[in-house]
Amino acid sequence: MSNKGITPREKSYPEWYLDVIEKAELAENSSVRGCMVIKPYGYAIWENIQKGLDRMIKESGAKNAYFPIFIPLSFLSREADHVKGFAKECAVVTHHRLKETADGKGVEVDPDSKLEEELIVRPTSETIMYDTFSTWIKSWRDLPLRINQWANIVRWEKRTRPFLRTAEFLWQEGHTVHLTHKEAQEEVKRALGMYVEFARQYLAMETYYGKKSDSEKFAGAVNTYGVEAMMQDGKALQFGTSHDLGQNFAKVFNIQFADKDGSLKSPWQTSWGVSTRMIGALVMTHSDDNGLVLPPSIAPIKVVLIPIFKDENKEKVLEYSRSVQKELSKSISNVELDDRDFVSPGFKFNEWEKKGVPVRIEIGQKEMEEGGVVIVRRDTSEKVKNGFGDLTEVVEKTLSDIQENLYNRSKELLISKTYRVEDFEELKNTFEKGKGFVRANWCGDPKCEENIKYHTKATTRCLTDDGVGIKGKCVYCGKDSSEEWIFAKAY
RNA sequence: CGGGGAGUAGUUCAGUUGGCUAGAACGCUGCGUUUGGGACGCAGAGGUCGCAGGUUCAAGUCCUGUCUCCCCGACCA
Repeated sequence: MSNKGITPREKSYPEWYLDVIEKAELAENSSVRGCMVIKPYGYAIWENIQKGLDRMIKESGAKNAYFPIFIPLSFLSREADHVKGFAKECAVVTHHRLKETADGKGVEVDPDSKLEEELIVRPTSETIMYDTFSTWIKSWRDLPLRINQWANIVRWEKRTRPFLRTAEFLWQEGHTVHLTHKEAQEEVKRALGMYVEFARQYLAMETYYGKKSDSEKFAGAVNTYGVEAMMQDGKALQFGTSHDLGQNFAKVFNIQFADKDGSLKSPWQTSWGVSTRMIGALVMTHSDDNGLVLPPSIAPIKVVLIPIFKDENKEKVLEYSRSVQKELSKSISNVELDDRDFVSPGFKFNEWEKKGVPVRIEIGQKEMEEGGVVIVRRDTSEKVKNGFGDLTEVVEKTLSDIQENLYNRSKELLISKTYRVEDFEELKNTFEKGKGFVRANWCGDPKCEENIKYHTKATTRCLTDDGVGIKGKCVYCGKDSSEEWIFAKAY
């Protein structure tokens, strides 16, 4: 799989890439810096992701809510590490009014409308939510509290990249409050596991997941856990995080509850989220040179019917195609019939391939006469002839085969490009030769981590559960270590 | 904020040492022929050459200023 032009580093994107999502370019030479327009087809993918994930989130007992997009500046500065982490990438609202310019040709900010306290556009919602939580939580009976929010957030990154790091993005952020640290820690793991399962079942992706190093952890958290996927070029893409916030935020936002014994205590908190970055992960994981390849469980269109006709048999072929569509639609959602008569079948094949539709069904004179159809799989390009009788069954089976095959491919890639290394020379060689993930012991000293990053551009991704307790020598300094970490170059 | 590059049609770009009415491909519109892997022919629409000054008989082309975008780094999901 050569996978040309799929990485966002490429100067020009393949045309199909932009069918899904495109850079926001507005009139008059201006652009909304680093922002994206998500086109209808891309948004339909996001909606499917939302649907699946939202169900899992609600199963955990969380309820959806919505908090303001604006956060008073003073809120952000309460948690020292948190403000340090986000201070450099905040959009700030300082005024609330415009006025006509002197020449009457436009508008400018009215200096008289300066806000008494600046508002920042949320880069994440911990502070604005937790301030409110402090009024909601009075007693041990109010816990645990589980709130989820689907929202847009803004991070003024120095450098943005389509899909993977946009200035504004959509996400889901879960925030929970618990009686004990143990319960919060369990919640952190549960959320992490939810993302891993979601990736497997819906995105058809296998991942590594586990604790992040101190240098990679969320600003304000005690511990951060992450889900790391491997792209086809061997680089890592973190697409979900789950944070153990300890009592850090509870203390500065005065969240306190009266425990059973009557004493006032600070609760323990978690937060976790995934973003539209997942769409990027999907694109980069499954696509090939012919375009997008979508797992059936999140594909906006699961099956597309392509009637092949000439003027003289157009109505007959269309009629037959409609009957097939009707039959399939009884048990399969989103079966599309492309009955356009102004583009050629070849054009249609190509177009739907670019969009990543999992199953294509071709129906022409031959199929009508033989009473069957031709089924073509997007993932393998395999063509199968099929009679009409058991069509639904065959298509359903094909869809689930595709889902499974894509997952297996992803898993094989992850395993085959993960290398165990013993020393620094080997680590350097591995990253120089081919990209991929490396498992290596690390002593936990941030200096070793930094040196490794400096020399190889690879960073620690996470400490998986099965990496704990593996004895060895630190890959950089050689000291004894009992933790095997995943290292990779990351997006 | 550093280092590169680029602004000409909807898009990607060409435009020589300044010189006639500013071009191509794709896309778009119309008509006809086509239609089993991105069809073809003919006709047509589409431009303040990023913006502002300057040099010149003459500027897309030269000079000055300015704005914007893209790529590479530092920062980050």
